[in-house]
Amino acid sequence: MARWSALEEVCGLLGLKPLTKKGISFRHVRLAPGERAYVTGQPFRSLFVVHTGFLKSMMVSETGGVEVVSFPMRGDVLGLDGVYARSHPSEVIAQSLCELIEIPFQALVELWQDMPQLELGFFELISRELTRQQHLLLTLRSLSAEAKVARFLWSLSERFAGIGYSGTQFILRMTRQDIGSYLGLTHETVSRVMHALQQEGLISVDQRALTIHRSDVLQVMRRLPVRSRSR
Amino acid sequence: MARWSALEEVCGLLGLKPLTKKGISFRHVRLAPGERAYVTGQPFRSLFVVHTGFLKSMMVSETGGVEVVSFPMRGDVLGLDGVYARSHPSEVIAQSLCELIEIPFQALVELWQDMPQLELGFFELISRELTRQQHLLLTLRSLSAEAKVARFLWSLSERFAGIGYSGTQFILRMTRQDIGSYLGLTHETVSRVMHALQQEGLISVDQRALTIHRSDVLQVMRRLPVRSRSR
DNA sequence: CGTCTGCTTGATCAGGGTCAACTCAGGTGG
DNA sequence: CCACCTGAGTTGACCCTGATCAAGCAGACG
Repeated sequence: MARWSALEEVCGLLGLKPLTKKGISFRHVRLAPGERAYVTGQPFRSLFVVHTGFLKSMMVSETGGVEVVSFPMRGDVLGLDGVYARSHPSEVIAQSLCELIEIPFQALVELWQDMPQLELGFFELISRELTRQQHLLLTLRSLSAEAKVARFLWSLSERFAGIGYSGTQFILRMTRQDIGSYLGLTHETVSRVMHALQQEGLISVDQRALTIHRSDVLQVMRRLPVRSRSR
Repeated sequence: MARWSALEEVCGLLGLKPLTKKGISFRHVRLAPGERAYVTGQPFRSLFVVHTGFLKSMMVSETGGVEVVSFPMRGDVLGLDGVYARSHPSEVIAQSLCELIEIPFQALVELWQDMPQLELGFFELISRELTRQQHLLLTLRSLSAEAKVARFLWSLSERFAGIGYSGTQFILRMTRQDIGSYLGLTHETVSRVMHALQQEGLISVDQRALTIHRSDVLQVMRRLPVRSRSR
């Protein structure tokens, strides 16, 4: 019933050099919208690679609120943050029908013994994740609300284009609330800014449906600071 | 002239299980205040473990400003974010006399072949870093200025205590500007908040010298949201 | 002794948060 | 089939926090 993927296919999804090993394959897991790949605090056993579908990852902040950390899609890895504590600090919810490839961590570590390149590949993967996170942190705290939203839409567009969808016309799988949480804004502000962007003719929004008319302008706007935070 | 450290000592510093291997040792690097361990864009060759001293790590944000990413001290690892691109996205500046232990990455990867536990240890290390970064991101964007500063001082205090210094009385090695950049505030606001905390009797500040009187109150305050961001 | 950088303090202002009311789409059940 | 409900999204009015601009001070150093 469940599909299986060979190591080679997984490497391809992750953007690693395609390595092959006989007899190694990984089970697919199906999630219906609203189902979770794992919940906060659950013991860490496996990593997951997104094969199909759209998800959101959430985490409780020190202030007790649940905030959105990322919106994973095809090719993204889930669960890397659980390696250290051996339990998941975040949780991941499917926003659509999803198919994940489960990679039992124990098996992965054993694989590394024979395949140093694979090991290095994963190390690079998590290092990239770290760099992205840092970048996001720096960037978000120095942008205006408008620039944040522009940046968000632009980055979504890039990601969609990267996995074979249209980069100019797509469905937002998340609520305004979720976008706000991710960007550190309220849902009212997100709504207002999207309206403003539409007025300026950069995009069209109708509920969740989005069309980008001027990605060039978005790309410039996404790096406009609030004013000049650090002189 | 230069000191060397055995693998076992490095593991100890990092909080890993102390592993021993004959003939493996790592060179110490001395930095004077203001000197850099590496600069942005420099090819990635080595990780560094802080043995002594205090540093700051900086990165240019998408908006072009240079912002503070972290304030490393004893036991922290520098350079993990360079593994992916094989060049350093950030740079690290000594704020005091520092002694770093240089770990050539190539050598480390070779070591991993023989020592799976070491490999896993480093993977956990970087995973922890990722989790921390996520946590910081979530937390900072939902705190008031006062809570941010309280959290910052409290976390400094914990870290100082963890490496054998006093947790209640210490010198701030960084400028208000740097603290502001790290927390996403202006230096004026940092200054005002510290003044306010002093008025409330929680701390004493005199320039860079800091004494914490009520760490219990700080600990509570550090989790007070701006109001109630996510209802 | 002058200069520079870091720090403090005050006055002003605006971006975006808060609160509230209303619309709209989809789902449920009588 | 329609009334009702719920959650998402929109829009407006108001206000607060923290940024901006400006000025003055103190310690470090040539």
